[in-house]
Amino acid sequence: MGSASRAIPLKYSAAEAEAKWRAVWDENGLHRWDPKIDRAHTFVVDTPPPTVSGSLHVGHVFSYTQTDVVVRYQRMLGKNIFYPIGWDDNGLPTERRVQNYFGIRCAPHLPYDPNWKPSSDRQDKDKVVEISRRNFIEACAILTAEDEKAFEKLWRTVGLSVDWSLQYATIDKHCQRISQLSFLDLVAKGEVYNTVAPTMWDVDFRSAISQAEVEDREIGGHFHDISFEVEGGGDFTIATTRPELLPACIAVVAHPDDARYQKFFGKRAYTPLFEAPVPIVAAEHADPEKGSGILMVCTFGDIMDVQWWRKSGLPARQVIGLDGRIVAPVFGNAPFDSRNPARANSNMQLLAGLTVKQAQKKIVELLAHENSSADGKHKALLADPKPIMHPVKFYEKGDRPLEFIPTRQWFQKILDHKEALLAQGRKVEWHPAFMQTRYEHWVQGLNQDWCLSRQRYFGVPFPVWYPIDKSGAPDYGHPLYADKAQLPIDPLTDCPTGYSTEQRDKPGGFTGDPDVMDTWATSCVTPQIASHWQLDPARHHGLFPMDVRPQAHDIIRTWAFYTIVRAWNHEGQIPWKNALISGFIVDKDRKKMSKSKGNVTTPEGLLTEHSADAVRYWASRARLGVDTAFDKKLFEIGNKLCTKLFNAAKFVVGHFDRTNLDLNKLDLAAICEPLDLALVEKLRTVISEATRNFDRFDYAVALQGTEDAFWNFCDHYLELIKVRAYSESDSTGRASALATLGWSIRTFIKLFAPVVPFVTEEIWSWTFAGEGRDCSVHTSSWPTIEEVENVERPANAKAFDAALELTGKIRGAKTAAQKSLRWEVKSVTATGSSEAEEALRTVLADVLSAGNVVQGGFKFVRGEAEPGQMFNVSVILAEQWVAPARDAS
RNA sequence: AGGCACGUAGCUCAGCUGGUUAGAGCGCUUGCUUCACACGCAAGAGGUCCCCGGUUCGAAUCCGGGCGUGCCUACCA
Repeated sequence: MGSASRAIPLKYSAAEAEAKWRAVWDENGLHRWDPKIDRAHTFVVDTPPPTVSGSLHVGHVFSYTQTDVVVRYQRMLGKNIFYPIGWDDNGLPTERRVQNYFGIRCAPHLPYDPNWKPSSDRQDKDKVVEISRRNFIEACAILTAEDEKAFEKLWRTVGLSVDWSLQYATIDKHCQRISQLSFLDLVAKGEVYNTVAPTMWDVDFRSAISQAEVEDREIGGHFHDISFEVEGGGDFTIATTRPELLPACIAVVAHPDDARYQKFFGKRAYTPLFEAPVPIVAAEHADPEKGSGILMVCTFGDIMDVQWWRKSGLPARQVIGLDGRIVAPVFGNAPFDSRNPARANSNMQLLAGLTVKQAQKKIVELLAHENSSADGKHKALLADPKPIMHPVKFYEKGDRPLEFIPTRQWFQKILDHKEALLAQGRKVEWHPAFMQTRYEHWVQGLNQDWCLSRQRYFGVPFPVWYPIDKSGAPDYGHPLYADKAQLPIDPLTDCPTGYSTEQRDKPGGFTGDPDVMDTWATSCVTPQIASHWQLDPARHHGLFPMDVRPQAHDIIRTWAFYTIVRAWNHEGQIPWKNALISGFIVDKDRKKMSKSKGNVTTPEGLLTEHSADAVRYWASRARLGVDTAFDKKLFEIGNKLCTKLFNAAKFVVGHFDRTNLDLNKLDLAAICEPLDLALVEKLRTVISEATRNFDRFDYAVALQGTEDAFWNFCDHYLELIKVRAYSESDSTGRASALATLGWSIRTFIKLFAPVVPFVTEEIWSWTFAGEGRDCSVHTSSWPTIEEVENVERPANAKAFDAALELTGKIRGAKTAAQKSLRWEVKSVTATGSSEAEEALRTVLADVLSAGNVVQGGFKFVRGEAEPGQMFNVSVILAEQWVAPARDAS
């Protein structure tokens, strides 16, 4: 390549270069996966599908970039890269966004209107329009498609080297098919069941949710001291935060060793206001230290109630409806016993229809005004409620506390398999390793099977129908499952085999399961979705188990966990060999960035303000698993690095063009000067370390080592060899310098390519670009020390350090005298050991020419140097400015 | 309440399989327009390595106990 063909801009323009290379990469299909290459030579990524219904977060840019850096390294190793991208578009977040965006709500009973179109700029958007289920799903699809385009644009801007032909969306037909196949496989293996059970329920979304989606929130509440009358005389006081559950009380329990209550065990108590007889029972979970040591078991206040109720065999008394309002059961009929049904029912009527919060207020009034018993001797509410702050369980996306409500749900067996799942987790390599502990703790702490079903619309339906018996009741005990070949199906529009459409919802006919799956029930099969499990066995086995799963630590309990569960269910395997757990971006006060705190920088803003390379540099500086403070200065540093790379490369190219040498035909055999040999030796270490660290997914450490070496190369090596490189007379020395320069800059460009792919590609295009894989730096081969195996080792290991030390001291003298670094030096006297003299000998000419020391101006004296120094140096500068000679030789 | 991590220069972070005088970048101070780069270069100031014990010839590093921060989990009558 001659100099004429090069058009190197004076300054590097990131915006221009990045736009150019993005387009070129797309055209060349540089990031395409090749299905013909075997597993051993393929690097497979289980890319997280971001939730498109929210805006992306700088944390996403941060962690996705980290993955891309790892991938780009693997690509340079020559691996075939399988790097898909998905969009998580089903689920509650999408429904909520669609409702607000279009001002609509799903009303499943309405018929489909084929002419209805959603509109985001309706005048009367605050007036909610009810639409059919199918129209609602269509609206969801329209908005998510728009969101996905915006996401794709962002990922392209940041330069993710994903294969855009491997795109999927969790709501698309393919994902539905895999999710349903996965479900049917669980059916075949007896791993799922449907049953009516008390399940955590969000009263606003009106859906069941799973343990993994629960979070605690510290909220205000009140302790109420309520007196219960004991059958046959006596009383006790219960302290409760949930007096509205009084009608749902089925028992009271105290610890078996609690002397205060032992006398009551076996007797019955009467609930205030309702006078329902409830057994007084000993139970281990009652803590004598807490409250009054005796507590109500209600159906259902919390998970303890549920667990105790299961063991007790007592009937449930459900008083909270699916909408979070109090229902009015009739006392006097089982299971709502009462000594005084008339009084119980009149009290119940006062509560009926109220929300939990309203009911609590009402019942406190009633308790305050009424006596607990018919004889009037017992006050029910013993004191004013005492305010407390206590943690309460919420759906992570919900606004009101969760209730336990018995509903029919699909569950996947988890509790039976804890040991196996722990073992699977141990087979995965977690990066950083301590993240495995989080997985272990989560699995050990699980107390419920996975509730798979959600009473929502925009999601993957269960491929299930139920027969309807003669009386018109669905027979949930004998579900009709879809054939695998039929998938994907929607049981609300498709028919089970052997039935016809007219039989839908008719006695003797069938009914479709109305629920959709938990969004994680789709996300957890992303490896199978990408590998086409059960659809294309060859492809599946060519990709599975995958190499890496990148994700954040907050979803170890959901995404990582469920993915491990399903891979084990289906094939007894781990889904991936490595879990790369990224840290969070936190603000200056080390708080997690979140919209509600108003401390969010948007990714779009980030990428208009800074170049993609600068953003990528920022992300690459942070190690896996380490939360990092958002610091704008890192972008500046990244920018500087790019500029420096550009300029250093320009410098090297200049020398090759001037001497008519070809960068693509480096003559490494010409490297013979001791300083050059020393540099090559330094870079051998840099290459080995970077490779070792990249192999361990320690891209940040690799970057740090490369960066340090590069700035040293620029500040010291380039200065030291300048005179020799420009020399007209020392052709051997010049050839050695140029070959070293060419190889070094090529090495640096490659080492930096995964982190700053745009500027390195730009440089590559006018330096080393060639045919085949060498058309792009990103498919060129990762540097190895074998490239320079024929370059001899430096004779003196300390030569480089000696050169740096003497150079530094000459520079220091000039700086101290406030003179230019080009200022002429009359004499330099170095004092040191013979060892130091020997180290310096071979590189002395380079040092003296770089320091502009006059001919014959150097003297070495044997003697003692300061501790930690190779030599002491005294420098005498010229009295006047003398222009330096161009050719020092 | 338990677990996991973190606490090093004004800031962001390395170092932590124990070993001369604890590092980098940014910021700050002082110089230098130098033939790749002033988005540069050189030099400089700046640290009770959170605290208290212990092990050791020697501790930022290992052990014990605190304190502080973040996250996860549990309890939550």
